[in-house]
Amino acid sequence: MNNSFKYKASLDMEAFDLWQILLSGQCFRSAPDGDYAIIEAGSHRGRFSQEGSTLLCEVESDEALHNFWLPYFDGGRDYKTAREHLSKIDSTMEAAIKTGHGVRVLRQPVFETLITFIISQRSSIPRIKGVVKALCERYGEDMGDHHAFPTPERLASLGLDELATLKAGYRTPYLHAAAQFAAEGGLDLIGKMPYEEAKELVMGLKGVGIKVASCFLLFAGGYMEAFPIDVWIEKAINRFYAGKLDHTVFSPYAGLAQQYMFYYIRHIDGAKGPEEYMKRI
DNA sequence: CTCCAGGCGTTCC
DNA sequence: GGAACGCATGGA
Repeated sequence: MNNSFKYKASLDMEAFDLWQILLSGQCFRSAPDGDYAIIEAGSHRGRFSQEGSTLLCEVESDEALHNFWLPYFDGGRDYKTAREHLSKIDSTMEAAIKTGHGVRVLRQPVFETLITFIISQRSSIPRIKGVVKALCERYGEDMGDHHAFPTPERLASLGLDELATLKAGYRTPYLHAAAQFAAEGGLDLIGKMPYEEAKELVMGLKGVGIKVASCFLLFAGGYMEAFPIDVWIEKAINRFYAGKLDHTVFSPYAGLAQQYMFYYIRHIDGAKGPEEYMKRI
């Protein structure tokens, strides 16, 4: 029955901190499990921990590790070069990188990222996780020891009254509309079309504003290099940078710069590690 | 009781 | 084009 952790591997990851990644607010399908974290994405499930720079992986297969999880953790990107570029900008960015040196920009499944960030608006992380979990358990395919994220077709087939039982509140019709859009192939070109085009496309959906669109395009669309400055909407980031910098200096790592800053403003009062993640849920 | 949580759509000027 | 305002829900 429980076969999703049958394959174990240790990987040496440069500038990689599992706990910082999970605390950086990018994904809503993870939970602590002892010294490990169980992460779900798409139909996959993995159990991960870290000792020094070694990432301990327990996943369903070697194929899943290399074809799904490594891309998920943005394994192909040169973070060393990115950090060197961003560190030169100013002392604030340098401090942010020092604090959140192991943060990565995840590359999550497209449909699930759109749906979870629509749910996230004006809510809290524990509550978001609760709604997403219920969504998977009710409507996602039974994988034996967990449930996959529901398909667009499945969600699109649900009535508004049924969806409303998830207690997502006023976001319920937004979820329905996004699922229908995805089921009709509306998201098929995300990651392939230019950033501005993708942004316009997704912001045409009800309940998708600049914030949800930005998170979606960055965490699922693979638009890190093209990430423009209009997404520096986080108030605390603007506290540091609004109107004070030529934003082109962040290019081509603006998306990563935002995540460093996002982590920094949440941990500026003290370094956090696995303990903080464990006590979150 | 009020206030807030990784916002957004609508309305009004 | 920008500034108020309401909004479902649940926890502090």
